[in-house]
Amino acid sequence: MPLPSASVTVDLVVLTIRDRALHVLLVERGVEPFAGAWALPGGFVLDDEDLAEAAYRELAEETGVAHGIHLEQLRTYGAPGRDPRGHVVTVAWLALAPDLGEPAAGSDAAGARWWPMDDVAAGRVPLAFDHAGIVADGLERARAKLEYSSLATAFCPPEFTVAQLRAVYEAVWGVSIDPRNFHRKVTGTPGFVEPTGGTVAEGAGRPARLFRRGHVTTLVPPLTRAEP
Amino acid sequence: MPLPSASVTVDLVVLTIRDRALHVLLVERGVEPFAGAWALPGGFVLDDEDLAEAAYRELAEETGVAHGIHLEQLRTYGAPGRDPRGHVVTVAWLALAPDLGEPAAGSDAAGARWWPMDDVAAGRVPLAFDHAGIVADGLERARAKLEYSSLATAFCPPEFTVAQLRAVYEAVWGVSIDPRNFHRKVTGTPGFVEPTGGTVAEGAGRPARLFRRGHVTTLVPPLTRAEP
DNA sequence: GAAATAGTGTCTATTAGACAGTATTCT
DNA sequence: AGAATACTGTCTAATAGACACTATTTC
Repeated sequence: MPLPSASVTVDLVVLTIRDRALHVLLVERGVEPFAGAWALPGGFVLDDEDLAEAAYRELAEETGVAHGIHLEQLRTYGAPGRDPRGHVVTVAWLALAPDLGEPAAGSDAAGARWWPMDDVAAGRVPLAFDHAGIVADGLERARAKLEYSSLATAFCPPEFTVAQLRAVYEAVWGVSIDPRNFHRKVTGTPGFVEPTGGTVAEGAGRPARLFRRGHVTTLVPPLTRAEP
Repeated sequence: MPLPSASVTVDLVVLTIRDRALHVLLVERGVEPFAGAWALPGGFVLDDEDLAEAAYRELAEETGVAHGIHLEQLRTYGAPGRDPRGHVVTVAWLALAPDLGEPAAGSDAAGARWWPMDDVAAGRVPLAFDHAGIVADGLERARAKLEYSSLATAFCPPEFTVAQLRAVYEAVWGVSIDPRNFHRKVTGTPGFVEPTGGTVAEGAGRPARLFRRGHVTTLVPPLTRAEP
């Protein structure tokens, strides 16, 4: 093909909530460049493969799960010199998952683990390539979309309680939210969540009703990120 | 480079408002594939060129202007077969501009013109590649971002009246907005727009005050898209 | 009973939406 | 004067935020 060419990769910002805190999935690179550093899971897009297909493939390789995980395109990065191997353009994807347990290391990775977002965002984890910026962009996207969408349910299992959903907002935004007003807002928006009829008891206290996500995906007016 | 490779292009969804209606910039393709069809302005990303740099270069080639135009990355498209020449991944950008007058045709284009968005969105203009979908995505992005951001000012010259700004919303959303409530919302949000002190008379009626965009870029609560 | 969590009710300050009314220009 | 547009003020229904209270469980 007589056209300018580059390599195209996908990289995944996979977020989940563990122990009431936001975590991001990182792999330890086993090969150069940046061997030993932590990086976003990802890899090359194969010929005749769609970008979303490549993202789902990499997601399944690292987490062992492909269904029930929210995946959306984040942004594409192609600054010259971002990869020492040459002209590499990467399409970054944002994935939001319920707590999946420990990840499986991929082929090129020495290991994989969930890192607390606080540590990563503060620069306490050395990241390869321009992945620190990609993580920051993914975090900001997630935070912004929680305000006006039902995206928070992507962090929850299929059936969840209002308290679980509230814990998502508190973990992603790093704030505390009044449980009573949150309950009223979430259950009072028709179609946002639907009661399943079941209940679940978490230790002491009145058992909570279970909900599943509804068909309404936008929240108007949005929830606002207030101070802690 | 022993890695999978593809060609990377940028394509631009350039929107403007002419005659109180939203328009999109299209070029008539002069070469195969899709010679004679209309397409988004764009081209190949050069080696050692950043994606944003390529987008600005193409924008300047088509419009003759590069400064004062809002440009943001839209989405990347890479479905197999989207380009008959081979594996071509395109990074689409959304550009919003004040009325620029007639465009200049680029090198590969037989002609360039502003098309009414109504005609393009309704499928009345034959578009090359997957560009119809890209235009639709760009339109939806623009419509959504007007709600909660000061993006509408990107369609206006540096100094504008409240009525001009309102005309942007009406053109992009295809609705009519109460001028009095709009005025109160826009001028009542501190830092959203700032009066320049000047006024301008447009035909009959009291002269309107001029504003420039302020430093506040988010609108909370957002404006809502109501019915006409 | 005490403690803990779930869920409901009430009050208030704010505001979106509707629209009457005033101000300033051109013809 | 009359028409047109810019801008301001007022009313009302809705609601976010604050928080008291009730309900249901475990220890």
